[in-house]
Amino acid sequence: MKYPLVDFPKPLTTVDVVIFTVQEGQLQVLLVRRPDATTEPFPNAWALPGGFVDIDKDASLEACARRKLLEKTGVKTPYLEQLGSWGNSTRDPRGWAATHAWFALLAPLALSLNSDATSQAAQWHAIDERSPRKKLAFDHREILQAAVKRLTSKVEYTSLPAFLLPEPFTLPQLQKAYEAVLRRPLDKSGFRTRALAANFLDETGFMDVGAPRQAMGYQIRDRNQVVYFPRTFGARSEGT
Amino acid sequence: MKYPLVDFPKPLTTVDVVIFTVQEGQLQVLLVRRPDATTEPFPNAWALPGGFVDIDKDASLEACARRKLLEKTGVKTPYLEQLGSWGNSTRDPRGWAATHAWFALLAPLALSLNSDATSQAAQWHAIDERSPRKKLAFDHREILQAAVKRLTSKVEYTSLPAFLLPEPFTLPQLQKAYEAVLRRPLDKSGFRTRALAANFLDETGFMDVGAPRQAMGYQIRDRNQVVYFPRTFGARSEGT
DNA sequence: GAAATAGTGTCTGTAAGACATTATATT
DNA sequence: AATATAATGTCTTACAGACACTATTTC
Repeated sequence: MKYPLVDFPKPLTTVDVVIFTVQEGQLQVLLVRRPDATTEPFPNAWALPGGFVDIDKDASLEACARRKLLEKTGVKTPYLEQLGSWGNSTRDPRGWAATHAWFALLAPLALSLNSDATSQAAQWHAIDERSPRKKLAFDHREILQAAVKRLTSKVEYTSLPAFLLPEPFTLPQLQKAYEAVLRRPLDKSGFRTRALAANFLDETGFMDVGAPRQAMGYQIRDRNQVVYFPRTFGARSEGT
Repeated sequence: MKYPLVDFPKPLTTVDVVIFTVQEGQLQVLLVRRPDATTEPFPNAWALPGGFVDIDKDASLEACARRKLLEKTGVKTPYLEQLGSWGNSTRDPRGWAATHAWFALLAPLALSLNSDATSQAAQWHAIDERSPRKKLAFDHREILQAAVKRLTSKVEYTSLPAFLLPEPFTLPQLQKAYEAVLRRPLDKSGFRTRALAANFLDETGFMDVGAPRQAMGYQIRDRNQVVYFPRTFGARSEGT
């Protein structure tokens, strides 16, 4: 090695992923149970999926986040965005720790979640009121709140909720996804004009969704691109 | 200690700060020179101010960022926001490294920058075209680009540029700060209506700025709050 | 009073909000 | 035919863009 070893004490480095979906008209987040061992902090508590960065397995932080995601959900290419980092001397009893938090948007999973043997029990939890009721391990409650805030804020002016639905979906379904995240009803006419004008959907033909009348099915035109609307819903200036 | 020691290899953890100001009608960023020693990576190259997290000195990532900022500029309470993190096995020749990047907005500094003995030479660099010409150490060019993008994007619909000016300032001065960041002229009438309607400024009385006519001076009403405008300038939907 | 800068007024265009209406399917 | 849902139309409102205009100071 060309450079002298850096051998002073280093913080612990972890990655956590806030995984959202919409199911039964509600925004849901995936949580896992901490192992039930007294050698581990927060035994048995609910926590965000995540863990230490493995400098041998993980080429990058994003790769690490995708690995956690794949382990828990089996999904390879969801919407994935960096949320921020939380690091201080007190959040982990094992020492100075910094976590890199990401958030992911997924269509509801058909498969069973706890299928793989290596993973702890994973379960969807509805986001009620302004945050989940439960106490979470570490500072995960704060991270989850930040994720919900970021998501709600971006949903006001982006196409993000489309990533929460299985394709193809109808405009009424998409509107319900927006309403689930925003926790308020939207006007149908305005919503449709706006969604279609934004030009991020492709028609897939009429679908029968068990409704009295058939509706047009749509899919996302480019899953690598989020569309920004010219204005925010409600035009109530809000914080990011 | 209650828990078994975590003693597998850990990534290096650093913090970098992208410090912006507006001077001479241009957006500027503060860069430092890497030490001129072959035992250090990127000797003599320009880099963002930053360095290793010191788990004894720094209570948190933000505290670490503020420490770096204070060391380089002497400024204690600028606008400071988390930008994101960059971590992989290749960005630092010394090993797997993750940096937590922040960006700060400052009024131009009257004081000399390189005053303290412990710090390397620091210097303002204009941001030209879409990024600085110079090669920077590590992946700092990418981080700087992300910071510029984030700043420009937010300036379209927030009061951020007010933090780049010394108080009190006039509306024409504030408009020039917006124009410097956005690199395009704005309409005076629209700008004024919008800035005043956003209600984040307090009048401080008329000022003589060497212009033929006096102008009203303003200061930021609440330096802890950024105001979001109801629409974006230009209404051209842009990425974040 | 000429020049330069500060500040105002007016008209237009775009897109969202509210709400009424039409269209198509099932029972 | 009644009903539930999909889709469209109309009117209003909010606010930015363009551009012309007035006001105040220095020379």
